[in-house]
Amino acid sequence: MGRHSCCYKQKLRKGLWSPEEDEKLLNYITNHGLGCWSSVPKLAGLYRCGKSCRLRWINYLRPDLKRGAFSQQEENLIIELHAVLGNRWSQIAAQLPGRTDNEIKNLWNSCIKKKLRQRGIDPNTHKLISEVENDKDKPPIVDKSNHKLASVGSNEVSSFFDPSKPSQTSIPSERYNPLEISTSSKINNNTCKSNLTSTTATQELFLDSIISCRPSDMVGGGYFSFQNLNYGPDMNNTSIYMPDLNSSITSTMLNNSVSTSIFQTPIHVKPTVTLHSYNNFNNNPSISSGDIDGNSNSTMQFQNNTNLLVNNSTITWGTEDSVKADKDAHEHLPLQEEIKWCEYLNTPFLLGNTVQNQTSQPIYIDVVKPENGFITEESSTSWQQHNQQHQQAFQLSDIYNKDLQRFSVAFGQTL
DNA sequence: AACAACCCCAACCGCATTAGA
DNA sequence: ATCTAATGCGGTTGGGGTTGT
Repeated sequence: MGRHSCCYKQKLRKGLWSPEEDEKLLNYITNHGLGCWSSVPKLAGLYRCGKSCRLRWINYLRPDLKRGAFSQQEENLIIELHAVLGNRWSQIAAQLPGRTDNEIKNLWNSCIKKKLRQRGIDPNTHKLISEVENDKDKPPIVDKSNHKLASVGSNEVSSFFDPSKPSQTSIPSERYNPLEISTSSKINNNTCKSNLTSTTATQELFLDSIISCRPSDMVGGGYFSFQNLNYGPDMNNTSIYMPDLNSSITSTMLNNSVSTSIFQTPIHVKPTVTLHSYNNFNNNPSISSGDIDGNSNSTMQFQNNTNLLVNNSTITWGTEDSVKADKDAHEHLPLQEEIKWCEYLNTPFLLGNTVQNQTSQPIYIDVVKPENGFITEESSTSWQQHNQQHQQAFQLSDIYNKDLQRFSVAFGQTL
């Protein structure tokens, strides 16, 4: 791991960039395009290190940067994404076109944190501060298997596998009142495809945010959201049906494009969904299925080859044999299969109807209203108990790494 | 007006990862 | 397989502006 050699060089300018330096760098990149940063300073006539040039370009000179204050929608989205992603500023920034990770990080540290605290929310855990203080009294759950689950380039990535650290806490949306109205859970058009009615949009957006995380994040959040889903009487306006709320879904199932595709299915298509899942606590693979009317059948399966096959509203993915093969594989699976989860997060999955409606819905408000039947205080509490058990169950297994690989396919077909 | 305290944000630093020799 | 340069990311710092006393 060599450090950038230019860091050792002397006589390089540091500190704020002058307009002349900006102009030189801008001119150079305009004329030559982006290339090797280490050679940019010399070629552009700058007495800076390449790293410094790169940073200046990314954070200031890039033409696609959005200037000015953050909108309320952007702030809400940042909070929502932070709840799922933690301090992964670059990935949060990827969902906010024109904004840089640095900018978002600064906003978070200087502004949003403060706002959340004022609302009694701990910005690290996204829990109520009173709850966080209560948690301090309890001994943390320690499971050494956590640390084997993934490896992602971040100094503090271990926090995602450590129950005592914030990133793995529950999806916090039920904690929030909206700071203000938000127009979309995701601004990035590629990943927010929905033609939902306004009454269901909030739920969908909430789900959309939940599923946009990697397995370890889902240990708390994904299970929670589905265990407690209650879409109310109008099932035709929902786009997912959980046939068996007593069975858990593997975190990867919630975490990848397949799930995304389900949630983003146009509501007039009754998707029939089979969930390749694992029993809550014994880690046994199972298949459960049903359509959104609650009719039990078996229509979606997973295989370890590539194509997602769509037949009417039935999704078929794989064969019984492959599922069994996977079960066997799980039993003998090595502990660690590294996954670049962000590839899944950023993979747009386009179903037939790709028109994005920028719905005008608050991100959080609906999910805290018991009358919506979405999340209630009661269900939240029971989830917390339930979730603790599930965390242990998930942490003891490496299944989702395998699942994630299975889902790392290119989706070419549409409903 | 002078000073201190606070805040914001651009830039740096150090580490991890990636690419390629 | 190993080493090193290059790149990317997140935490931290420090300068400048603003506000309060």
